[in-house]
Amino acid sequence: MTGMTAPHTSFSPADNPRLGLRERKKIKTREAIRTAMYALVTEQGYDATTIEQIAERAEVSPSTVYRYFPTKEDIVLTDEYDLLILEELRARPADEPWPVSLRHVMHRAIRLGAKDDPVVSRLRTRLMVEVPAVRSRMMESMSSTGRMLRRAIGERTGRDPDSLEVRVYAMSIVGGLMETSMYWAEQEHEPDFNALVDRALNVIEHGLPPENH
Amino acid sequence: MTGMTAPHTSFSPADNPRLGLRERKKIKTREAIRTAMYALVTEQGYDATTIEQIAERAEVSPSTVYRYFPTKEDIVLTDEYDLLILEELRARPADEPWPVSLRHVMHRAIRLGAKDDPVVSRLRTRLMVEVPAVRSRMMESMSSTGRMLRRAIGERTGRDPDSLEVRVYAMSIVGGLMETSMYWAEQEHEPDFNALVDRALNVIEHGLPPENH
DNA sequence: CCATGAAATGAGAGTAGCTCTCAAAATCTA
DNA sequence: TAGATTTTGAGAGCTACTCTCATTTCATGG
Repeated sequence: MTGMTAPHTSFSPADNPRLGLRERKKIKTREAIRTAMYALVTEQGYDATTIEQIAERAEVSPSTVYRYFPTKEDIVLTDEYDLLILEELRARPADEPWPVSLRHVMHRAIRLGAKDDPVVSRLRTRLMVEVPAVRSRMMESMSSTGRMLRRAIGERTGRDPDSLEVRVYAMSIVGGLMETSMYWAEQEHEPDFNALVDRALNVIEHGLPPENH
Repeated sequence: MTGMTAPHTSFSPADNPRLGLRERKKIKTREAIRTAMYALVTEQGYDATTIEQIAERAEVSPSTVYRYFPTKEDIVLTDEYDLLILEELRARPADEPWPVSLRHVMHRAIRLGAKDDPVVSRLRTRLMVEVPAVRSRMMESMSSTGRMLRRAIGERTGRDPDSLEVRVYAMSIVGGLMETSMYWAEQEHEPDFNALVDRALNVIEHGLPPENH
């Protein structure tokens, strides 16, 4: 969620030899396509990169590319955070206040994301800011993140996850956090993301702080 | 903003005879294209409707359609609310508390939107919920609505509109209100939208209310 | 009222994302 | 090793969208 870099299935293909050859090959192909795309986008930019080129460099057919990814944007934008966050939220003690849980989980997710290749991370968030189609797809995923979050809130607080209140609450969190990652990307990833998220959650919890200047 | 139905340039072409013939024709063409699209979408659904069909029914060439609207989604989704809301916000007394202003302005916007053709309104919000491409485009416009809103907040509170805090605050409002209109559409537009917006703003201002059951 | 300039339109070609189908190739299972 | 199953490649096809250029339509000053 929030559009930060995702730790997309980082099995090395060599790992997990217990997986059948078929499965291992699939993982390898997925990675090959992604890698090809990242390289081409770095070289030529997003729009100038065609599926055909990606297929060629990944040594697969264009059909195969589409079999692995529904859209071009999805090749750069995979977010496995949602499930991860949901699990982590469930793992928090049930009596912990909700905002505290959320904070913990966000920090944890960031830590996991940081393990990822930082070059790819930055490329991805940059594309999010720069390429409308990518940002758009990202935002599209907000809806599903919102659904996930409201389910979590429902479980946690015993509220109806489909009530307007819970939905609005969840979506305002998602919106705020997404803005945070765009901010982070626009600042060239220079500030500490953890600190930004804390400030963002403060605003969401308590509204705008009194002016300081 | 918030994805509710927009009062898209509702001049009847006959109006404003002081406009040159050229201008009047342009307005007429715009309306013709929109009307054609609405009709076709109602008959066949969004995806089944092609630009060529729209052009044919509107009695213009496909090129012309693209000259008037950058994308197919934009034919159904025009949002002139942003500017309107910005103006209204500026018109509120400077010493009025921000949340109060926001509430007033939202209600006013809804009232204006209600003047629009309700059939078209409903069609539009339905498409927003049902057609991914439309929803996606809608969400894309959230970014610009967010920018507008943070500028307004900046003017109003003297804060830096580009600070993380203001940005997050603005975006959480936008996210919450967008969720509200999706909720409204999903409920078949049956609840009173004003009431929903009030509940949503309550949540955004004060967080989730204590449980009631 | 007409001639000249400017703007809007139409026709058409072209690109690329995405879908679908079907046959060939690769992997799994017995 | 044979047969069943899955994955892949090739290719045709659709449509959104872009660009170019000739033609038509409107505006305006004489």
